[in-house]
Amino acid sequence: MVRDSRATREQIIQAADALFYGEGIRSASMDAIAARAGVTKRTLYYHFPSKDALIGAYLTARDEPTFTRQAAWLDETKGDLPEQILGLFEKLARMTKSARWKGCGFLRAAAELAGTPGHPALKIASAHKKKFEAWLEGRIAAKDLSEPMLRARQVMILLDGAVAQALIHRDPTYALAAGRAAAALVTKHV
Amino acid sequence: MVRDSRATREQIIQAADALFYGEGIRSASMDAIAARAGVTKRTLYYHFPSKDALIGAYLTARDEPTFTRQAAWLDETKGDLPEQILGLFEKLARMTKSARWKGCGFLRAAAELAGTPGHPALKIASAHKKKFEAWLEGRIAAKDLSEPMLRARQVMILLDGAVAQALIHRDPTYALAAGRAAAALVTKHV
DNA sequence: GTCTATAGCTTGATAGAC
DNA sequence: GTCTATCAAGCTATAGAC
Repeated sequence: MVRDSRATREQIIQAADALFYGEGIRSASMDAIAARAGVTKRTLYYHFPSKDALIGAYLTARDEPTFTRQAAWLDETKGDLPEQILGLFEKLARMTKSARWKGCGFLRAAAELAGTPGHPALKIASAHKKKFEAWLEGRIAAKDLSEPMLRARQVMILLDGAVAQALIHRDPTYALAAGRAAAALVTKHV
Repeated sequence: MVRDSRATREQIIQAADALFYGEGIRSASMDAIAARAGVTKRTLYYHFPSKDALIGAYLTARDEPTFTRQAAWLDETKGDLPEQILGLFEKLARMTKSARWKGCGFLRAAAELAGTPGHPALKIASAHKKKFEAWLEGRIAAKDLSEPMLRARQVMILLDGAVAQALIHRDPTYALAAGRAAAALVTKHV
């Protein structure tokens, strides 16, 4: 029986996401991904020519949902921009408390693939971060703050720094400390 | 001929450092480490009972040199604390320009080992970061700034955030943007 | 497009001699 | 303490049937 190819592909990516994110890219084997997706390895390799290609597809699939979720974290917080930034980091703090949370998939991929500089997944990770940075810049520029590009970068640095520290220490209060610094960065000093 | 056991151990750790840091922990094999150290695998396993033990030894060996280097980056910069913090991040920015630079070994280890929560290497990474954070807190407290613990944390978040962004984008200017934010955090607002 | 089966290699770790 | 030799399991990727 010939199943819907798109559905199969989707199942594979979902399985890859669970294992790449949960165990790490190198630790997750193509065998395990195929088993979890409920297909054979032959089918897996029919849809993705190599593990590297699957890594790229994994991050590409993560791009939009991650962006949307984080943007919502800010937009759903009431108040002016500083309060919204605080809300963003508070929601990050809550997230880091979960045992299933294991940091940012893009950052962890970049960390794992640092040894292979040209890897396509690194470009996807970079583009993903740039996209959110540009979105932040828009929000900051709309408030007529000076140097919106610099401020957006600094907020991004605090965001990934908070993720990194939370991953290392398994302590959600780092995200709150980062939030306070980020909120100050987007506050108009009269 | 029986060589100096301590020297052999040192050679192994040096080889492990080059490969774990250069290629990643999972990517570096015990075979490759033994070959680079100029010993057989049997000798490697005589000194370290498992790969996990070697990973721990790798990070333990990195702790003190990394701490000392970063402390020197700050201490060797002339001026008051904000200028010194700027100097610290400027030296980080210079470092990230090297093709051999591949981020922070502790952060990358935490990213790779996020799938195995109890791993001893994670505790070593956490202790290393805490140590530098406490050292920074001392420097900040000496300047009679309020909330030195919070400020030290925020500087640490900016530091690791800058490293993360530099690793993802391969752009040294992120470290400079982080430095400006960090300097502002340790500036007395009169 | 999906299957069974397996090639060909690398992995972490060990046995036993000296 | 270091060697040679090797294990069993795991890995990415492929062959060929249907």
